[in-house]
Formats: sequence, C-alpha cells, structure tokens
Amino acid sequence: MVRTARFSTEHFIDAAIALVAAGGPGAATMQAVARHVGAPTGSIYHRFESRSAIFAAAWNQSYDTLVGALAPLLLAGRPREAALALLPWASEDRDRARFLLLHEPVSLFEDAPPPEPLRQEMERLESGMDQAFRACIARTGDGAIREEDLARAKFLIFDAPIAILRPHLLAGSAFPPFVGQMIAELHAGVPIARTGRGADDTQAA
Amino acid sequence: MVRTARFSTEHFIDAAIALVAAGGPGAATMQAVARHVGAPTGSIYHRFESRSAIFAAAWNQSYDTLVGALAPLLLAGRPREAALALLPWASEDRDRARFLLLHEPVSLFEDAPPPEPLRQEMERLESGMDQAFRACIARTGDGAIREEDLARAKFLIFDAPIAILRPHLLAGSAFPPFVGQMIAELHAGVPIARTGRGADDTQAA
DNA sequence: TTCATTCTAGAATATGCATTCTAGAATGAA
DNA sequence: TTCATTCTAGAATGCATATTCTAGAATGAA
Repeated sequence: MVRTARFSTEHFIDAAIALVAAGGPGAATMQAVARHVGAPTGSIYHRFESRSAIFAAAWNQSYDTLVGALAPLLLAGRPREAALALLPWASEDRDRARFLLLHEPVSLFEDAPPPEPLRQEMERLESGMDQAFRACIARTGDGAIREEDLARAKFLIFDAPIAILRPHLLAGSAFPPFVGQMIAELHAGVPIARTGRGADDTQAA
Repeated sequence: MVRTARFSTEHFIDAAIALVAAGGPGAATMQAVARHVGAPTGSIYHRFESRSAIFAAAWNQSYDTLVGALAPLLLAGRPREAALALLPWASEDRDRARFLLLHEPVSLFEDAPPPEPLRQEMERLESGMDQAFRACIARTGDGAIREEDLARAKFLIFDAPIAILRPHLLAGSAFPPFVGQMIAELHAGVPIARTGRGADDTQAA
C-alpha cells in the first residue's frame, strides 16, 4: 500500500460512540471526534464522507452486536432468555448501550440522511431483527403472525427490558440486581402469545 | 397596556411543540418557529429569552397536563388506572405526546440550560410526579419505600405503557385497541408491590 | 530514482442559526 | 398632545461547525 494510516475507521467510530454516550448527538461534532482521537479534522473525511456516515457506521456496528446477542435466542424460541440477554449485552459496553438505546436514530440523522450503502445496511440489520422476532412467535403460536402478536413480543422482549434498564443507563450507575428479576417476573406474569394458555382475561370490545 | 401584541407565548410554544413533534428538536429552529407562527424571528425574544426557554416552557406546559392526568389517580392508589390514563392523554394531543415522550430532555437543552425559573419549574413538576408515585406505593405496600419498589412502580405505570405506545407515536398512526389490553394485562400479571397481598391492586374490592 | 497514491496536518470556506440591533408603529396615561 | 412603553418587522452580527482545500510526507511499484 501507500502511506500507513495513523487513524482507522474504528478509532473514529469509537470516538463518536463515546461522545454521543457522554453528551448526546450534539456533542459529537467533527472537531470533537477528531480531538478525541488526536487527529486533524480533515482526516476524518478520508474514512467517512460525512458526519451522518460516522453515525450510521457506529449505529450499524453497535446494532450488529445487539442482533448477535438476541437473534440466536429468538430463533431458538427462547424469548425469556433473549430478554435477559440484554443485561449482559448492555453491561459489556456501556457507551455502546447508551449510544444505541438512549437516542432516537432520527436525532442522529436529522441534518442529513446517511449515505446509501450504510442506510441499506441499517435496514438489513433491522429487518434481520424483525425476522428473528417473527420466527420466535411463529414457534410459540400457531404459525400465523398477527401484528398484535409481533407488537407484544417486541414489547416484552425488547422495549420493556430496555425501559427497565434506561434509568440506570441514564444515571450512569451499575445495574442493580432487581433489574434482572423484573425482566424475569415480567415474562413469568405476561405470556408472549395470548393463544396457547388460559391468559385471556382482559377484554374491551 | 401599550401596543397590542399579535403573537402570544402560546403561539410560540405551540409552534415549538408541533415542530419538535414533526421533525425532532433540530427542526425547531428559531426561524422555523417564527415562520410557523407568521412572526419575525426577533419577536420571539420579546416572549422568551432564548431557544432553551421556549423548549422549557413547552416541556413544562406539556408535562403539567401529564401530571394532571396521572397524579390524582396515583394519589388515590389506583396504579392500573393511572397507567391506562396515558392512553387518552396521548390521544388527546398527539403533538404534545410526541414532543414529551419521543425525545430525551437532554436533547432539548444540550445547547444551553434553560433559564433558572423555568428549570426550577421543571424540577417542581418532576418532583410532584415522583411524590405521587411514592404516595401510590406507600398505600399498597407497608409504608416503607425501597428504591426497588419505586423503580417497579415507575416502570409498570409509566415507562412500560409508554414503551407500548411509542411505536404508534413514532409511526404517527392511531393506537390500536390492543395497546390498552396490553397495559391492562401487564398490570394483571405483574404486581406493583412484591410485598403485601396478591396481585389485585385497584379498588375492585 | 521517480511516481502515483493515500495519507497527515491544519488552514480556509461556507453555511446555518441564535441572538442582537435599528427603525418605526400602536397604545394608554398624563 | 406628548411620552414612555411594548410591540412588529426584518436586517445585521457573530459564532459554531461541517466540509473543502492546500501543502507536504510516507509508501510501494516500476
């Protein structure tokens, strides 16, 4: 090759994740990212075509680890274990968890949309997670998938556990033992699929 | 008084809420707020000393309606009804719900902190909500309040129902009937207080 | 060696936007 | 009427920051 690079894409991505985790998307300016890495601002543009591109790459890398932690358990038909797997995943890298779970993607990309290949990768990852959820409830249910059942599963396995973790992510404090208990209790008390057990008690119209 | 004003604080607050609801905090620039109202940008500064001040005023106004909807039920020891009250509250004004529930306050105030009186009002409102939660679990429990019990209550009554509503707020679609059922089922399956009695919570007795 | 390539380094540019400023108009009180 | 006050109206200012540009250095191939 030619001249050896001092700053890699990984360096910039890690810096962006750390800065967003610490101070929100607005804190991750190009100058801040460069300063965090010790590089001149211009060097970032040898790796990423825009600020959106860094965020998209960071998001993809982070979300990919999340899919890696949850999807196998979902595909194996183990929703409770998938929900509980969020805990070690979030403990493993707090910056990554804060980056991914504490900010709506819209606030990362409101200036400009990410470049096309990265956007497609985002869609691919989200679609993969969606497929895993569908596979999971197809196992426990009767095969047909209603939107309601998918929404239930996503809530019980993903959104609710995250809501349990969020206060501690926001505070930057360690997860107390009861967060795992709450997730377990949630899954003990509320069935993933309404069909299959005698749990239908709530009715409106 | 003197010259009659054409543009009121309410106009600017409503515009800010609508713009944040539609495009996130970054979309609510001072020029955008002014344009939305039909006022010159300078006129905003006769009502608010800064952009943070508009956001803080909008947040306080919105959160106040939320406290008004939930606190009485919490103080009356009706956690399940409080959780269900989020549904009509969010349906009543979608922009307000999106403004308040879809964005971390940190992203509203990352440029500058809100002016002191507004910041104090924010604290007062949040503290009021906190007190209502404490009062609620003090009723159902044995009087002593552990942090764990408070976290459970906030999750079951507030964060979990919001997590159920969020996908539909994000999509801008109407709430399907099953969201209310999911909230009810959650409260039927998971008790607010681990100590105390069996699962039955509200004044059904 | 020479050269194209791919970097570092950091200055320069351009743009968007919060905030301030200037000018003048409406209003009620004295 | 005159005047202080509180607005409208919108231009001007200044700053932060994303992006581009200039200059030069390292590297491997020819």
